[in-house]
Amino acid sequence: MNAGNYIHDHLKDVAEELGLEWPERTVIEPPREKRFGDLACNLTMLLSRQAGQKPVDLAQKIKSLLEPRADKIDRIEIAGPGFLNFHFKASFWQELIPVIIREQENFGSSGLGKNRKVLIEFVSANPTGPLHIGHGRGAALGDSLTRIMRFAGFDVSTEYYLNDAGRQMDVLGHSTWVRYQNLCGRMISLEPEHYQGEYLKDVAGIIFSKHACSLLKESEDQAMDICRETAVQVILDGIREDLQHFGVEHQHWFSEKSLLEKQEVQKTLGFLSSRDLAYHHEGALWFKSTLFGDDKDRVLRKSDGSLTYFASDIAYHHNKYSRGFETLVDIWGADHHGYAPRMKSAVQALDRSENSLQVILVQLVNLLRAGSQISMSTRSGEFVTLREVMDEVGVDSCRFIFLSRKSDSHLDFDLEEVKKKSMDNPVFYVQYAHARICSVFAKAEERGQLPGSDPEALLPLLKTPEDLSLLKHLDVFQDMVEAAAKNLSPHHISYYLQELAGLLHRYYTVHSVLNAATPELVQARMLLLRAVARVLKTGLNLLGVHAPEKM
RNA sequence: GGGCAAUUAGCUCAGUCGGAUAGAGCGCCAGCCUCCGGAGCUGGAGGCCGCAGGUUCGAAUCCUGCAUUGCCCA
Repeated sequence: MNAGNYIHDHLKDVAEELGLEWPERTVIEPPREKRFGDLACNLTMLLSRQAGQKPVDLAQKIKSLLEPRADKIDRIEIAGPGFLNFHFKASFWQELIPVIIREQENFGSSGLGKNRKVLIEFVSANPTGPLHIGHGRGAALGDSLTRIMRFAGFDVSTEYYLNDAGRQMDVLGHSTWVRYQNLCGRMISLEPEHYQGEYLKDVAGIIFSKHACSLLKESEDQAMDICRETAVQVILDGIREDLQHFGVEHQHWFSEKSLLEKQEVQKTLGFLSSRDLAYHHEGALWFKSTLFGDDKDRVLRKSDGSLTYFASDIAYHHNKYSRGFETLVDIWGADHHGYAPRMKSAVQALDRSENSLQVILVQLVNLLRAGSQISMSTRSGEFVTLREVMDEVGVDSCRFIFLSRKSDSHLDFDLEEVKKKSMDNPVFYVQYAHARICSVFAKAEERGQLPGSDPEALLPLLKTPEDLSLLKHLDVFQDMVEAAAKNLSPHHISYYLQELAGLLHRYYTVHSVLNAATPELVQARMLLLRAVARVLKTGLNLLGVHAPEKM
């Protein structure tokens, strides 16, 4: 049990004995300043009114009840307006090491999620071109969040929604058809609404190598079908490869077309109509999203009979729920934010709570090189692909930068800065800490300084301020994982790791491990380093970043 | 015109149920290599937390208005 939980449980018992109700807003956390103890709690200020006592008097009472029974606590102080400041005994922190060594890669995991089924849908880029850096940000976020939530006890599945139906596919087919005809010597040009990217020339080349110019003899419809199908397949293969290279794997690829083929969209529209949540107006079918807080009703089927993307999306979410998922996490580009209210409306129309759908909006990435902006436009085909960025700066750097920011903040991504192996990209700082520890162990093995057999007896030797700082920080790892899972915010892990790495580097500079004064001290410090390396590796893994043994 | 988000050190950013003297990295200045990896460590300077009100024991954090920027919708 970590320090926060230890305090929490004891305080709760005492509050109960005093007949006081535990306030949800209670905070137990390490205070900013060390002199305020290892952990501080604001309980008395929150209970003051309820207890009819001044915070300080209440604190005194709680302290006297707590001290005799909480034997891990060295002392409790009352400070400021009534904070309870807790100082733990060194032995409490030292006992963490055997726990970490015993639990190994499971240290930090928890049952927070109670095995609830969650579906995280992310990337879901239209198969009309290669992934760009903005997709990479969503991919890193979705993948890391998956790892974190699984570690925190959620039953997470991942999915890529494929918009393989609708007008954009026709445009793609048409654009490819033009490129193909060019190869066959027909001098026609792309229309402005076509996809202009060079990659469609490659697709045309593939079709050409298979069919030569025989498609010119087919009907245009048939030729275009082949162009479209080939383009989707080639582009999709590229997307899959890029994601794999980026360390991201979706468990399911869900096709929009399959929804239409199975009449699921029609069924969902029927469901909404039967609930009186849809109506006809001016030849179109409308969804009454205003009933659920949207600012206007939305079209499901246009007057020409075609279905809107929104209709498919509702059916898709209906399908997700019917597969038993309690919580749906959708990760979208921020340019789709206007879509969130209507999707939330739709979810409620399907008899689910508004909060069962969590939409994470990922802000666009501003790509720079040495301070100057690189312009990006998908349609014009002028963009840097995710693949190019990965190849230039490396996957670990790329992911770590993405995961070191809140998802909803704008991100400047400077290729030159990210490449620097310095604190401009903190991934190296964290990885270096891990490699450093591994290096110490390699050296120890060389010298025959093998780990001792009785760790329990060695632990009391870990008592310097640097020892205790490291131990205390290891102790909050599980809290960080849970916070990241609850808030859908992997960046908490990134910041945690930077701090842990910093403590390790400081420790390394102040204390010699292998040249320590006694063999016992060498053994004790190796135990500590083993625990630190374990947590660094686990944490990096939650971000999908490697923990190298050498750099 | 309406909506969503952002605004914290020169730069890039943390600070997520309101908590004690607001943090980190980069950059700048000054130091640390007889020693396990210097991709490291130590210290310093640098702030009206966009502006103005409000809520309370207490506000970067919550509420209202305004300004600026980005995006979405007509």
